[in-house]
Amino acid sequence: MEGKEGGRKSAEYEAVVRAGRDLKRLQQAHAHLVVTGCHRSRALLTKLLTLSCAAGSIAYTRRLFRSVSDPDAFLFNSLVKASSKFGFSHDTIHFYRRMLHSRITPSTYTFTSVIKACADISDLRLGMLVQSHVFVSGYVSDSFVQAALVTFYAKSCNPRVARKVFDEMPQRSIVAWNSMISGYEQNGLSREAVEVFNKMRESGVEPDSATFVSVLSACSQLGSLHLGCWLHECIVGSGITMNVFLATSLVNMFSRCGDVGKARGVFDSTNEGNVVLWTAMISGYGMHGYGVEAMEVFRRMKARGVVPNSVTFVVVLSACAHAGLIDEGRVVFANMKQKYGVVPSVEHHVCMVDMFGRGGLLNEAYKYVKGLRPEELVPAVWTAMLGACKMHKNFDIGVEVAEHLINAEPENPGHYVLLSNMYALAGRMDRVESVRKVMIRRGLKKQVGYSTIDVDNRSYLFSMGDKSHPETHEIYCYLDELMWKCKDAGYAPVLELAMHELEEEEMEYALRYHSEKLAVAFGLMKTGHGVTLRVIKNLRICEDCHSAIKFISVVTSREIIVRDKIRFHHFREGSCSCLDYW
DNA sequence: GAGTTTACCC
Repeated sequence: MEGKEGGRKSAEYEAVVRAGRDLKRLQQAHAHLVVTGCHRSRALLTKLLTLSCAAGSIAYTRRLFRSVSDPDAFLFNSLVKASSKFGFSHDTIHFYRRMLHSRITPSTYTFTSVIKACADISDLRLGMLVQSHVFVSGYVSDSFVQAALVTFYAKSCNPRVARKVFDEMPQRSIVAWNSMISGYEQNGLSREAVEVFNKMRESGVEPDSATFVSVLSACSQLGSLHLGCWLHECIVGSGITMNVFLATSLVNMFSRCGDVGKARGVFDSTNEGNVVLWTAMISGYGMHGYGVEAMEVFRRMKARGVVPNSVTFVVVLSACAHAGLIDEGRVVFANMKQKYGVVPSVEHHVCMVDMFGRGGLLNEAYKYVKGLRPEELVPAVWTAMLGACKMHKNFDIGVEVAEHLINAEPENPGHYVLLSNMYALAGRMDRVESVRKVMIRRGLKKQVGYSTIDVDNRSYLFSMGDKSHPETHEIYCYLDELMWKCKDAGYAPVLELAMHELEEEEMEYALRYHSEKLAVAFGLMKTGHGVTLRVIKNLRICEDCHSAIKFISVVTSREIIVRDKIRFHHFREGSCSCLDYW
């Protein structure tokens, strides 16, 4: 049959292939197959199925599949592969079940795709079930399946199990290495990601573009500019072609490591940029508070014909908020809806509230919040509103908002600290005490703050009152002396009353030895004059440290850059780039 | 006949 009709089938096949990923044309091609009587050809149906998946229509794929009378292994594998590749993970699992039900033995090709689908939906139980099928089928030592399992465990938040699978691989392909590195990075284990990257190079495996993308992400998390520069040199030296993924990762890394100028350098040297690259560059300027530059890149992007997406608007609005560009922000928000048809998401709302709040338009911010639908009142919206209340010392609204915040997310200890701060600022110390009791009753503890700083190509970590560093005594003495100089210059500690009540710790001690101050003191001790300090803090910088570091930048004539949880602070000659709005 | 990894966001 195949031989006899080969000629005609080949022509039909060509017609299907020509239809490509165009759903309408695929449907026409299918109709034509029905007319010519070829609609029972499994080869043709297989091709049609994969293409309709690629065209994004899982509904049509399902309909086609139902019309196949006796699907064979190849058809099933193609279906599983295509649905998994194009993100229809639940369908992949459904097709896999149908396959087993039809008594067709899965192959390594089946398993890689099904495991990827389980990874994409982080379904741990299902993935482990599939893994048991892998054991039974005897494909445990297949390197593709193993690499897929590494990704699967990493994506289901089990990086240690991923590592176990990885360690047990007799031979590791570059994809396996990449999966392990990205797995660590995606779980926030940046140091482990860099470690595996180094092991990979020691093993003589040449990193490729995907490797660098993941390790650059890890580096961004760490905020280590030194590591980032070294990686950049590695990339240039390796002769890897600079693709848009790599360029975006580099722009992001340089921005998040505090050198937005270098980010711009990479950006300018990249010829073909898509919306993601442009968005990364705008985001870089935004997080450093360079709103004018962010808007200029945004303008150029549109002039180039690159269409902004929802994320682009988040970063543009955020840049406006952090630079006090309220009128510009309003225009952007209006255009986003009207010209670009982007439906505002909660992230956009957060930016708008933040923008009004920082700009001093507290009532407008609150009006905006009240105009949101109940399901849009996520904790982030309340947090933004609360920040505005604190900044503008409106404690009545502040207390109200903080109570909403706790109702929205009762298990987050940070919210109680904010509420407690509000009560303290409003002078309601009885309430401060009761919040503290609630926290104790619910077993909630304040997140531990820590700061890191790179000195001589090594990263040092400090936490509040930390004495684990061998030079602790020297650092504390240096810091004490430094703070005296600051006091002479006019620095007065900003006491956070609520913290005092909450922590039951000796107030001045806690304040003076905050992690960011320790990191700055250490950096000043260990580096020469003129060297810019770069400190990374896991939480938001505290008000007292912010004030102290401004004075430190004066009395030591140093530039100090601090990245906190939400943005960068550039301290220079007694002022900060955030203009005290953060 | 075919598969596993990679970028922008409060």
